[in-house]
Amino acid sequence: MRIEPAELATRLRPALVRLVRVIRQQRADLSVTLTQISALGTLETNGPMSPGELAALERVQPPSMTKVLSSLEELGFVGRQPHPTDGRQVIVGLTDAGRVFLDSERQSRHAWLSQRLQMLDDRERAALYDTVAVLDKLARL
Amino acid sequence: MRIEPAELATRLRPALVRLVRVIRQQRADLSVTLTQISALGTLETNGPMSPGELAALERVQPPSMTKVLSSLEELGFVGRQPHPTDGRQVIVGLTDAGRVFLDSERQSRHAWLSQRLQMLDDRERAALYDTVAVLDKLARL
DNA sequence: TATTGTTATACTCTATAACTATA
DNA sequence: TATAGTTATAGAGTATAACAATA
Repeated sequence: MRIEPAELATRLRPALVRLVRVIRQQRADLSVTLTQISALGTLETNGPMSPGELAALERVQPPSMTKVLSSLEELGFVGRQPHPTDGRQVIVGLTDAGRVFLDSERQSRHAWLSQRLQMLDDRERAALYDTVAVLDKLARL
Repeated sequence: MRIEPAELATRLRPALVRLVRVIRQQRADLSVTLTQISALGTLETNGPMSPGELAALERVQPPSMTKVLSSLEELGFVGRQPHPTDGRQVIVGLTDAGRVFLDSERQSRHAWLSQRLQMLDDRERAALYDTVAVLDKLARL
């Protein structure tokens, strides 16, 4: 079946908006927000990097990432090191506490989403799984 | 292939967050936001309804919808009518201007997403299309 | 007393513009 | 001059709590 981009856009956009609303609202630990968790996850996956790189990966502007990183530093979840050769740059990375937090988060707040995913059938989960890469590609194009 | 809910959650959540960031930021017409457009689209699809119903469909709390509706009324895109039998309720619906706006929006801001979708191949678009229903279900569970 | 909607308030998310320090 | 990061500022998005009107 040939899918019309315009019709797909009409259906996809509101579905994404509503689902993210629900996911953002769902927080077991009220002290840490989804935006912060997402940045921590990217640091875990990709290793230490500059704030600018992290902002690019997270699809936000650098000043937005500055704020997220300040709050994460205050929580003790990330640390900074000077860049070895470029004095303008900084390298941020997860602390041990940050790693511990991410693990615990996967057993609480994260569990909520996992539980909902368990209510889907195998076919639906497989469809979602296949689509994650497409969603990422769309955000990067 | 059996997909583990926990792993799927880990991949899906940040992908959704980042994609919605990009989509929200994309506005041809700076005067109308994605939140407003989403509410208008729901009114177009489902017809006139009470603010409470609309809030439930959009997955926001009633006070949030009150604000969205005020801004849309100021723009002239929605109108209110008293409920025929229940004096507490109000019925909100699209105006002609609201309908005209939604049409034009599909040819500007909306076009941006359609264009990105055109950069995908048929298989990827089909996967997305299949997944829209699953995303909706996840938001409603 | 319960429900619908609104007002008041506050915090998160994010951006653009301007500034500082280093290259 | 150009780049990386931060500070200043502002608006959008959303929630909870408290209130008014109607059922």
